[in-house]
Amino acid sequence: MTTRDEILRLGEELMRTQGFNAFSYYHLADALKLRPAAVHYHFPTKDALALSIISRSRETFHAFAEHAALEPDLQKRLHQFVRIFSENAATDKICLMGAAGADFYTFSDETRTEVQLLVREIIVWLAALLREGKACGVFTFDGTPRTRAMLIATNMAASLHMARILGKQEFPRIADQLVKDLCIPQKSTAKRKEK
Amino acid sequence: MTTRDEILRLGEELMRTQGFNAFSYYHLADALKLRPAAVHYHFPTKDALALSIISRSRETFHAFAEHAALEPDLQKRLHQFVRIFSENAATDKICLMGAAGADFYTFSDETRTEVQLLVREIIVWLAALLREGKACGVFTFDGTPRTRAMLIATNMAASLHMARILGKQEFPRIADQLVKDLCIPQKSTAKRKEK
DNA sequence: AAATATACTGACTAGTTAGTAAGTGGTCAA
DNA sequence: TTGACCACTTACTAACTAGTCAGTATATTT
Repeated sequence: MTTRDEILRLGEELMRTQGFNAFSYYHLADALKLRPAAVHYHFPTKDALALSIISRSRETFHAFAEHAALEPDLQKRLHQFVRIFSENAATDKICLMGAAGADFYTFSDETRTEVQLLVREIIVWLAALLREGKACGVFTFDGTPRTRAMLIATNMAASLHMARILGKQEFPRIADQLVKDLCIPQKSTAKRKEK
Repeated sequence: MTTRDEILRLGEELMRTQGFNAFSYYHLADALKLRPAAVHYHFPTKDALALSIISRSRETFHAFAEHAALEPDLQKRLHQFVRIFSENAATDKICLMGAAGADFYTFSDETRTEVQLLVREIIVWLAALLREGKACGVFTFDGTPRTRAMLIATNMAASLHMARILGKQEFPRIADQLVKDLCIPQKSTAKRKEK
């Protein structure tokens, strides 16, 4: 792993645990056993760092989407999406939507646009999943797939806040109900459970 | 309005627009035409300020709850709750749950506990509304009232992030669908619309 | 009239912040 | 072997940070 990547990784972690304005170049440098100037070498300004963190997160999501496309079962695909958030809840992190949304007005226009792209891509992906799932009878919901995608995304994002504030046990409660609301029980192709 | 109240009001506004770690005592003092030491006179430490902001917000919510109790129509009561968030969306603010959730790990234990109390009170109030509404046939939902309250609260909180990132038009879309999901259409006591 | 409390200001400090500029050691290609 | 590039370090600055302390003007009480 290159120094640049380590800075991005740690920067994202700090952004999603303490907030973008709660850590400094010194914190990054110290944790990575570098001088602050080395961090400036890779990211001249803090906003450039924010931009790269968001952009890297977009790439991570693209990779997730590519991997998820291999899963033919749409309910399982939804579960893969939920699992991303569930992992964050376990480590007390909020998602980048939540973190960047809170710090939004401290970013440059360029960085805000990158945040917008990230969120749009997530919503578009989720809406497509919901549309397809509804068409083939695995999901049920009212309203447009896009609005439903917004409802689910907002549930997931703020559930991470709730998990921090009220306790980790809140996340699975919210996530399980969300999935129940959406999924039409499927006839198992495996042996049926005894009644 | 006393200086103390003005500091609290501005502090909360800055916390909910830029984040708690993005403003300083100097910013507060400058905007209120005071010296930073005057702010320290009212709130010795920044964490004490955070604590008072949250605590004041709890009182505001208690006042809301008291006022809302006068409304016998439970659907209207839900609308009153949603309207709080809709006003924030209009002014690009996130709610205190969202803001305090993001900055959570930069607060003292005492302040975190106050955040916890605020969120718990909101959830308890909302769960009671849902329970009552379900019992008298105006709301419909699966799962426990508390879990449903969590789903609604997370929708509301993160919708404010979405309104910032993707545009204000997102908020009413999300809120309207949320209300539609929940509310059983009531027979109007007024003259029925022509079909 | 004297003492006390309130709500500040002025002047300060020690530490932190993002950001710069000049230099250094290593690698690699021509 | 020279020169260019990379990934830094050292040394620095100017501005800002939370927080302190010793005053001071103005009421209010005794």
